[in-house]
This record gives sequence, C-alpha cells and structure tokens, in this order.
Amino acid sequence: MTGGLVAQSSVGPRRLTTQRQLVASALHEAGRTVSAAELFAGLRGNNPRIGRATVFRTLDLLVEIGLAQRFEGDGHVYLYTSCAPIHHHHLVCRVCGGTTDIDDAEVDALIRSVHRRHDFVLDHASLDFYGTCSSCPAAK
Amino acid sequence: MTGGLVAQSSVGPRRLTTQRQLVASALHEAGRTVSAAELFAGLRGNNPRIGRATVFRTLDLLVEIGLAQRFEGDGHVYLYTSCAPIHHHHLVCRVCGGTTDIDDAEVDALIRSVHRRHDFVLDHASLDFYGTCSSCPAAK
DNA sequence: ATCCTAACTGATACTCGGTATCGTTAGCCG
DNA sequence: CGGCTAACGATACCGAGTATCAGTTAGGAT
Ligand SMILES: [Mn+2]
Ligand SMILES: [Mn+2]
Ligand SMILES: [Zn+2]
Ligand SMILES: [Zn+2]
Repeated sequence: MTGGLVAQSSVGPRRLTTQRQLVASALHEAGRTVSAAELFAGLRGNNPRIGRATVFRTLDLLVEIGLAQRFEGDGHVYLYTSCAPIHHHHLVCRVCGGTTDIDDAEVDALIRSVHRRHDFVLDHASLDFYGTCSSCPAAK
Repeated sequence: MTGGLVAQSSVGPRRLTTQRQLVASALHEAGRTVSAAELFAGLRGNNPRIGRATVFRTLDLLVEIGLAQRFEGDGHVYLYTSCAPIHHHHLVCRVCGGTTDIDDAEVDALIRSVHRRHDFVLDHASLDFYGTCSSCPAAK
C-alpha cells in the first residue's frame, strides 16, 4: 500500500524512507480524516525519533502523488485522508471525520451542466462535500 | 445594503457602528473575494482609525447574519464576499477572485441524489465550487 | 438633551498551524 | 563498501486569526 511512494516522476528520485512509511501507514490506519498534529502526536508516542516538519512534508508529498487528499477542517486546519490515486470525490463527515467516496458520474453531470451554463472550468480537486453521515447525530 | 446589520436576534442587540458600515461597504465595493488583510489595508489607507481585530470581527458577524460568505483561499486564508442573505451557491474563480451565483436547482438535484444514495446530510453552506472563470487564462 | 450601560473598539500580546533554515543522517546506485 | 544527495529533525520563524482589557460610543430610557 505504500509502494506508490517510489516515484516515477520527472522532478528527481524519491526515497522510500522509514518516516514516510510510518506517516503513510498511520494515515491509512486512521481510517478517517486526521490533522498533521494528530498524526505527529500518535507517531511520537511510538517512535520519539520523528520530526514535526517531516510529517507536514510527507503529507504534502502524499497529496502531490495522489495517495492522500487534503480537506479544510473546521478550526482552519488541514485534514488528510488516505486515498487511492484515482480521481474521485468524497463526502466528508464533519462530526466523525469519516469519508465516503462518491460515484463520479453524478458529480460529473453537475460539472458538465455548470460548464455548459457558465463557461467556468471547475477545479475537480476541490469538489468534495461536507455534512453529517448517517451514523452521527445530526449536528445543529 | 447595510441595514441588515440591525439585528433581531436573541443574543443581544447589535449596533450599527461606523466601523461596521465601513467594512461592509468596502467588502461590497470590492466586487470579488477578498481577505481580511486586504480589507484592513484598504480601510487603513483612508481612515487610520480602524483596528485589525474589528475587521476580523465584523467579517465574522457579516457571515453570521448572512450578508457575507466565507471561502477558503489558496494560501490557507479566509476569503470573503458580499452576498445577499438568501441561500445560494457560488462559482469562485481562483485566479481573479470573482464569484458567480449558481442556480440552486441544479445543485439541489445533486444534493437530493447524494442523500438518496448515501444517507448523508449535506451542509449546504459548504457547497461552493472553485475553478477558473471564462475571462481568466486557464491556470495550470 | 442628558444619562446610563452594555456593546463595541483598537492596541497589544498571544496562539498555533505551517514553513524556512541548516547541519546531520541515511536511502540508493554503482 | 563509498559517494552523492534526498531527506531528516531541531529550531527559529512567519502570519492568520484570537484573547484581553481599558477606553469609547451607540442607542434606549428618562
Ligand atoms: Mn477516497
Ligand atoms: Mn452570491
Ligand atoms: Zn460521521
Ligand atoms: Zn476569473
């Protein structure tokens, strides 16, 4: 699951370090959206020899290569979720942090409709939706 | 356009101060999404007697009562736009900051579809879309 | 018009998520 | 191995947003 870290990109070789494996697997095992601070705290508990900056850098890298996705959390914090590197959209629960993949077809229909009416190029990466999942009490 | 500041809420009376009028009208005249820092700088240029915190507080207030809407900017900064206090969604151009209102009908269709399939309550306030408008060069 | 009081303001200090720096470590290739 | 250099971690730093609090002012009451 972390094999995707070995990059085939043109910006230089990527190294599969133990820290990157730790961050990637911690994110994957979280099973929900988590902040960099959360991940850092959890990793420090097990292995005190990991740096804060490394967690931030690795999360950026994972997003860049498509193995994670970034969301905006409520307290103006970035949240991350482990993700397959194929393009799709999410429902993000604001209560429990859980994410659910959306069928691209219904979203793409909206994108095409909007594009037809407004001549506006949607940035697909940002088309994720926030709310409350069925197993969480309806907030508000 | 600033009359809405006089509140009828249960959290105490709201006062229509000169600072609030300044912020509200500056935001309205911007005609696009702007950050709190931008507004503050512009207001300071004309009237040095306005505080940074007041700009932030007033923007929060405007969002709270529905006269402005908050977005997430690229540099992890909040952007604001003056807005009619009726529920609707936006296209936000990441290049020029311009916003366009979307017909609610097409968005609501998606919301209903998602809710039918996933039993997920969408937070309507967050359903805004980012991209590049037709009068801006296609980024990337 | 004047008073009164609570809402509001602005200077300042602070919090904290994220980033830049830089000397050190370690992945990877030959 | 040995060497190159990506990547690491400690630390300092930045900047958006918030808390504090003494002083100010809007606006209702008299
Ligand atoms: Mn996913
Ligand atoms: Mn609008
Ligand atoms: Zn949930
Ligand atoms: Zn534009």
